[in-house]
Amino acid sequence: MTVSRTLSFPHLVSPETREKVAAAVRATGYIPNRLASSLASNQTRTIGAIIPTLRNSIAASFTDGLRDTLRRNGYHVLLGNSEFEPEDEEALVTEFLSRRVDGIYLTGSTHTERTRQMLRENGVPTVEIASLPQDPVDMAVGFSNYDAAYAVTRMFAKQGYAKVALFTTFTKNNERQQERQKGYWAAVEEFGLDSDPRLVSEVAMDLKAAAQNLIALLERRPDVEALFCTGDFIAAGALLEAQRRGIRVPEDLAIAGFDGLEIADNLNPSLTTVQIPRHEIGVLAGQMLLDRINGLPVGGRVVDLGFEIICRESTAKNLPRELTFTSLQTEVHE
Amino acid sequence: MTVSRTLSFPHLVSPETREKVAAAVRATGYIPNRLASSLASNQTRTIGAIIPTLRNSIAASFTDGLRDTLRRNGYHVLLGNSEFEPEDEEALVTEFLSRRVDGIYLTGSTHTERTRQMLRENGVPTVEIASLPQDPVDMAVGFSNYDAAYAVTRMFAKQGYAKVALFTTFTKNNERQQERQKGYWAAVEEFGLDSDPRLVSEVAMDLKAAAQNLIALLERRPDVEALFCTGDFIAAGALLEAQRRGIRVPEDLAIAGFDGLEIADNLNPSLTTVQIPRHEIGVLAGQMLLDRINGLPVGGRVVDLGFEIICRESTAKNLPRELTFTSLQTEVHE
DNA sequence: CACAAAAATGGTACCGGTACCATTGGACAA
DNA sequence: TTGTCCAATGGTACCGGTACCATTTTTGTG
Repeated sequence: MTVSRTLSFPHLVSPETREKVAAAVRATGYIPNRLASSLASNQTRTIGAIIPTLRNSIAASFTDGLRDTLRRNGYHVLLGNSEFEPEDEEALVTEFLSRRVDGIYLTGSTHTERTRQMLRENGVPTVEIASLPQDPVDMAVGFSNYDAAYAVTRMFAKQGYAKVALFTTFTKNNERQQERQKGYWAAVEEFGLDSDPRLVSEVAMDLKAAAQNLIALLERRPDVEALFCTGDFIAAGALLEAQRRGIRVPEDLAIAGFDGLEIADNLNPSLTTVQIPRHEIGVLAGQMLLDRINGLPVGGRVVDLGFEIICRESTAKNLPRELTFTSLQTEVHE
Repeated sequence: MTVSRTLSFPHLVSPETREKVAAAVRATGYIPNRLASSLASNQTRTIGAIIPTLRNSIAASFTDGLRDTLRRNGYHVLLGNSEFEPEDEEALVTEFLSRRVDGIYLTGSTHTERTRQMLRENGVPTVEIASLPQDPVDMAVGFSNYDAAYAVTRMFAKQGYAKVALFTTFTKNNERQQERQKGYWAAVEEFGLDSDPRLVSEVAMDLKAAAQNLIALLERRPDVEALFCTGDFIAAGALLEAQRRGIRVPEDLAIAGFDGLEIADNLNPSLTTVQIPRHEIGVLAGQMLLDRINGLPVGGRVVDLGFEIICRESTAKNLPRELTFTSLQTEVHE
């Protein structure tokens, strides 16, 4: 009736009627039922976002940008975490689809075959972030994990380090970490670094695990010169353990991290890291989803937002700052 | 028709029919529409959760427990962040109510009057966490911020410190921080500590701000002996700045934090802090919501899950460990 | 074999909105 | 005065499920 119109298109209704409706709404404490509205109008103004975990703030800072963009446009975010399990992700996608979200945001590009199929058949706008998938489900915005890890390892090589260790977090179901490891190996090979597999290990994403791993590494290879951690928390854990053991950073052991978290800049010594444009990725992902929802032809697009190596004290050694290898680029692969 | 029944109550349907339906579902890629389902059945199996911010992982670790409990019972979480603005919170509550969530989870007990009114009139099960409100909207589970801050300050007093500074995060719209500040002042008064207001300041919740604040504090009061920060990030920032300036902790300046984050245990020196049972609070909050939803009479209940002071190196000084004042309690106020 | 009880299936009226069309009543121009 | 057009309002058929009752089929038992 007229009430619905008053609430949705007030300009089509006379001021008196508008006032009467407003009064009734106030009097009864009426709250429109968005379920009914969504059912009838076939749009929920909701985006389903799946991130691996909420336990660290890194995935969260991606979604922060997403949230900003969406809220500004009257959209909401339904958040789910997959705990790095593609099956859990699949269940969440099913759940989101059954709630008829208008768009889906996925972290990374490792999904089950059924997930990809469901998403494609359903035709719901989808964006994958933090990777540059060969075969995106729909759209993607991220950066090259391979290039970033390669660049850090290369930086170590150019600084004269020959024995560079690598700590990654679990690579299972995580193509970002896999790519970083590949980038490391590529640089190790290219620059003739020590390719002892005992220099490489997988660590849980927490400070304590990183500390213990450093101890183990030092037992295996006491002669290690540099350590690249594909996560700032890992790097922080290792750095703090080095501090406890009186290992001087970077004189005895250079350390670099990955992510560009706040803590990297505040540790002593401050931590060299790879800065990821997390907020920008979230914002752009949101914008791309909105564009697709509004019928703009942006499907199949993969956007590279680049990264930047920030050199700090933990890898200074005796090389000038000019040798920082930054690579912040914005590229669109159609 | 029979299809609906097959999907909801398969045991009421013959195996052949069940198989036929399953085949059709597979063939068409049918995904049930939960909007329609919720509209008709009047339940969404969704809890709306509002947290201040996702930027740090602390609120997230509360909701982790919530999520665990809910998922186990087939419920989902709709997450919103208020950025410490009661008006934003109100808008989110309205949004959640219009989506007919089955329950609402709020952080803290600072809400607009309209929020309280909406929630109460609507009668939706609601739980407030991290505080022990005098007048809960419905249910609450948390701990006494006042007691915890009082206990830490008392600990400093008993250890012989007379000049104890306080860094809180912004107290505006945040009764938790306000309570902690009150607890501090109460202990200052009771134990005759230096009550110079210049010992107290508000800091943004980040490492850099904390570092700068420490510098300012040392200029105002170079004779300060101990520093209590009502957040581990603040404490970490101060501790790292102290490290940079060659200030020995705890010999020159003792530092205590609040929250019991992972980083507290890994800094050098390790940080004394107040451990909050975050996960347990989330789990219990979820359980209470489920109980209310299922008609169990748990309304109006406020549960105190206590806290625990964990003494570490940053406040060791020359007092024995026995003087740690822990207070982990579980109390129910009807 | 007859009949009652139980199991399986089908029919229909909602849930609370939106979309779209129909109707009413002025205002204004010819 | 009459016709046209537009603003404002009202009516109705959905959206895709669930709840509940009615009907049909199967099973069990004396």
